[in-house]
Amino acid sequence: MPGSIKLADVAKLAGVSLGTASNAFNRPERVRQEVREQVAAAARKLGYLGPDPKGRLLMGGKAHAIGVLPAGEISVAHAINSPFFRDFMLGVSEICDENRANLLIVSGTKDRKDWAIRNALVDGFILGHTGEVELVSQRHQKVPFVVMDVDAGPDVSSVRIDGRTGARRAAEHLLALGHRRFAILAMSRRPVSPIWHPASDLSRRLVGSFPLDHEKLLGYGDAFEAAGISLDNVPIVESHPPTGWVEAGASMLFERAPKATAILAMSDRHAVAVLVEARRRGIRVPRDLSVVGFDNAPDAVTSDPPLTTVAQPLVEKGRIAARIVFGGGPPRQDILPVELIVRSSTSRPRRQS
Amino acid sequence: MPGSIKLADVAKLAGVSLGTASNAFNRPERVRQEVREQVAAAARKLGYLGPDPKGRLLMGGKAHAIGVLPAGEISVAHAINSPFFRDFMLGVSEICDENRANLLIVSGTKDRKDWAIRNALVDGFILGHTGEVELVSQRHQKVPFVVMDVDAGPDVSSVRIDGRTGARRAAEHLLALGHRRFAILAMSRRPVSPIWHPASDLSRRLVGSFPLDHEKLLGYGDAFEAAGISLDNVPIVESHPPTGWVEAGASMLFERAPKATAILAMSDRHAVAVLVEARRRGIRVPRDLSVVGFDNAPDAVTSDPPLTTVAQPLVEKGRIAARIVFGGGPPRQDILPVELIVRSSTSRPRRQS
DNA sequence: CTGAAAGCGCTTACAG
DNA sequence: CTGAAAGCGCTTACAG
Repeated sequence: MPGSIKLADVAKLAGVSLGTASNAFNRPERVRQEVREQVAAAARKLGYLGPDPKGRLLMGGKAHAIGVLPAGEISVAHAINSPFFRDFMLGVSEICDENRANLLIVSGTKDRKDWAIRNALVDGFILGHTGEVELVSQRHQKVPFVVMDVDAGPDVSSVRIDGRTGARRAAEHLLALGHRRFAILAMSRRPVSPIWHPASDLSRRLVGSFPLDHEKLLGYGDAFEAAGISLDNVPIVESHPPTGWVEAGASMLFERAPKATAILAMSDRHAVAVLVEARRRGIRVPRDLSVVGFDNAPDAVTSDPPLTTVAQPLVEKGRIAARIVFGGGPPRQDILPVELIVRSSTSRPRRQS
Repeated sequence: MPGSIKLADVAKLAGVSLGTASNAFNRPERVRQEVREQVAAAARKLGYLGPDPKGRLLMGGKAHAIGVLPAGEISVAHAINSPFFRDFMLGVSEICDENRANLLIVSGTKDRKDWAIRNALVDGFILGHTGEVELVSQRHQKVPFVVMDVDAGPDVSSVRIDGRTGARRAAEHLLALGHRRFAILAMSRRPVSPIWHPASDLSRRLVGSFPLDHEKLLGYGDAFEAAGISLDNVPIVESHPPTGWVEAGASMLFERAPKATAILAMSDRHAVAVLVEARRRGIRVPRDLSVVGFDNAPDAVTSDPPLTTVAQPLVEKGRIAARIVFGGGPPRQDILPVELIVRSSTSRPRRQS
């Protein structure tokens, strides 16, 4: 079995000690050229290709990879399939390439991620949830990390966006067009059936959402309030982005909130589901219904009609996050700007009855 | 430093030997419940969260991840951004999810991949090139693997497609429509400027291509021959898929082979580049020019016009490959079927002058 | 510049 | 069921 040659064998054949053999590979400048060549020759003869990373890892070596944990309970498959995630990963992977590191995608339910945070063989993490912060600090081997889209305090690096302002802009845009009857398709991070939050329920809380989603709700509320509308009177459906769940959410919205002339969707994925469901029902967008998305993910441009949405710098966000992980400087909290982009999914409401 | 607690500390506090403590975590059935609880209590008190995977790995433990090496010299960023790769990864990641494993994406130049094959902390590999096979068998820790899109002999598992037949179908389709003047936009796997292979050069070989690409060339040739056309008379441009390179390739094709009424592209990515370049030049597809792609990646449907292309089961291919890695059975060679899909990028040629 | 030794954190036969 | 010992493959002070 040629794979079982170890550094000790090479050392023996070369007639040097184990330590010297190790140095020949890792700190060649500490070894006389002559000896270095003996070791190299022995290694060649034995078919030894260099120190096994498993042994090296134990002494504090690098794994040459960073782990990414997409927010919420989604599978690797769903993550990769999400235009949002893909754009973000584009930025992350650019920086990985620069650092000659590989990319480990960890996804699934909370317990699986928790397991991975403690056990994954990586040099750092991009996290998607505050709860994961504690776990990563409990690791045997400390590694740098950054949390996405949530403030985790001054001691933890985070990169997020101004979701509240973005959401407010979206709602203001619809209000300016003359809309007064709204419905919200909110984000749920968990794989559960869509949840109906009827209007006028004074203490409504999204149940499967993350802080960013709450911020967006507040942002919608800010705009409504300025127009004399109470957020409490706006019906909300909360739904999970992957295919199936989100379409069900869009469908529920049409069933239970048929009077809305405009829908505020917390992601472009949600908005596209509304578009699809509207077409299925013969409702024309934007003539019969206006829809505003969030993120400006690639599908916002390719949808039919192209989405009015709130853009965030997804690729740049990935770059910044990855740089924090590789750079390892002091904790920093970045907040990235958002911007309303008007396309063709919004217009003035039709004359109301 | 709370992270430096090790199993030995837990064992001491619990008043048991190291071996018993290890068993309490890994083979609880071998430990009396009472002792098991002592160990658990000690661990809790010390804030010990389970054996460090680094130590465990050395004794043959699993990394709980598989590595994927996209074919050719592309960055992680480009890989993720490729609709082809994404569909493939969708299948791979589905099976990863089933096996509760994570996904390590290794990309870049050959030497970086070689390094990763020998050193990456994974339990198996999906490879993109025959040359990588030898490296993975040289690993200290043997792991199962599969090679994509190339026959690596009966001892190595591989998953590929019938590229020759697929390419023949593409060319036959154009011939049946009446086309006689062709040009080929071929695949290069390396980041080099487009390469011009003029017609009538008898011994043309693609220089940056993989076996599958040669197969496709042969397939085109099969169809041409049956129609009395020599492949040698068909101009070829070879170009690398990522943005920039491929557009340059398409542009070169228009410059140097302006008389072609139909273009055979070796991937949908290449075909889309032709569509874009055609529009830029005011050439209407399919009226002035027919284009056939390959793969039926997601962008084949969303392009304008939608592409006539040769479909391969990309997602299923990913599933099959991943199952081979996780399943670890005897070597097998799968060849997946292809199928011509006619959309709107092909039509009869205009009356030729 | 080189060697002998200790140790990284854990698991696994082997005795008992 | 439990313990003492050897070892996984390597690196790193520490002497010389």
